Amino acid sequence: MSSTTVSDKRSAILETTLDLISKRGFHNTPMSMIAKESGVSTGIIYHYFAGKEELIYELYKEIKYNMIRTVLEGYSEQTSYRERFFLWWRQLIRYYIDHPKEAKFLEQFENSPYYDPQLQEIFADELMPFITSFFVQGIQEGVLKNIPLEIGSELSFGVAILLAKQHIRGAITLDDEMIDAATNASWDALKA
Amino acid sequence: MSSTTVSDKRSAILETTLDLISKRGFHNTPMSMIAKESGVSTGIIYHYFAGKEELIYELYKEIKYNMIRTVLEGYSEQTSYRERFFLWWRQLIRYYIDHPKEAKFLEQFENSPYYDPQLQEIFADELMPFITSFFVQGIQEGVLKNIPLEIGSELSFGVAILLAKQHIRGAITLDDEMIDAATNASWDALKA
DNA sequence: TCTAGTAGATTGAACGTTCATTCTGTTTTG
DNA sequence: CAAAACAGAATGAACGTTCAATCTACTAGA
Repeated sequence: MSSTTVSDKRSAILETTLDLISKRGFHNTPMSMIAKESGVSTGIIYHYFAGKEELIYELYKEIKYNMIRTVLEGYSEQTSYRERFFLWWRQLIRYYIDHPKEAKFLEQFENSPYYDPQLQEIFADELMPFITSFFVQGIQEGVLKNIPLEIGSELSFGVAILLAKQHIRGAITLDDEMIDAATNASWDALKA
Repeated sequence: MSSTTVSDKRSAILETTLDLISKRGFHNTPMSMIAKESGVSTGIIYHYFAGKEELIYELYKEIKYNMIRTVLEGYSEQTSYRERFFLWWRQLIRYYIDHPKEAKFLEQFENSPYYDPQLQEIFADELMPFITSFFVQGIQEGVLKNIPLEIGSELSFGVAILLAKQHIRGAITLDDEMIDAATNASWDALKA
């Protein structure tokens, strides 16, 4: 009875950690609270994770990989450049809106001491090649302005994330109409 | 000799706090460290500030007011709308680039539990009227797209701050040429 | 000018709490 | 029965805060 899989407790711990940290922040969620909320003992957390730092690090990796996978979903070289831009933009903003807890966690983590430059590179290597080739291709085709990649990236994906954050914060409500307006304006910034 | 003013220690404490927190983060800068680095005793901090929370809050207020004042400097209704946009953009990005410590502190603070919505409003009331009337005016004159204020704000000032952060992080180097390219692209996003 | 008085500034050791981590023992599983 | 999973009390370090004592500068009275 109650044949729990090996990873059951581990997943529960990770999930609870996401819940608590997204609500209360890093230094306001002690291990004891994670344990209680997960319905496990404090000791068992250290069976699955080397410590708090690694627990948070693991959670970050899981969320980040999942986000990248989701955003890249449905991407196809078949459609027009503009359509691909719109699709990507929408996928990104959708992920954040549909995953507010993950969004808050990512935001916190990436502005914390946990987030060393080395770690940053790992995920940059995961996503940047896509972004780079996407922009380079647009410039070569003459569809995009010839501006540095980093500027283009902030004007498109950067803005998408900013707006999603505002939405989560409750400052604005991003309905389809607003998303469309934003995407179009963002496209105007980049188009040649 | 060495006639210290009343506010000498207070200022020293605030300055040290900015130094340490911008480098090490909130929960990695104990009061004891602030005291040692400031050349004062731990006790005296509590003579000038009610506690760590208020110390950080005071520092935030000081920096934020100073930033708003700097950014609004030189603003004039005399010049053309486009020029005012460019000036504002440049002032904002300059502030962040010239004040990396303050930028890091603000970034951390505004993503922390210290930053309650109530506090957010105080400063929104300080800056938002300007931003609002600026955008409304542009839309009425037919110079700007008729898009929600919040979207326009992120596409302009939001992007400026994002780029400044990248600059501080060392990911890019914002020379005048790049700032110009970014400002122009940002303008294209907003212009009718 | 000297002295006693006083208010505020300053110190740093001590306190109490919180928290991550460890340890010891128990239960479950294969 | 051996090994892994698990519980929860115990540990010890870190940290924010307090407080009694000391120092400094200034005031007022003689």
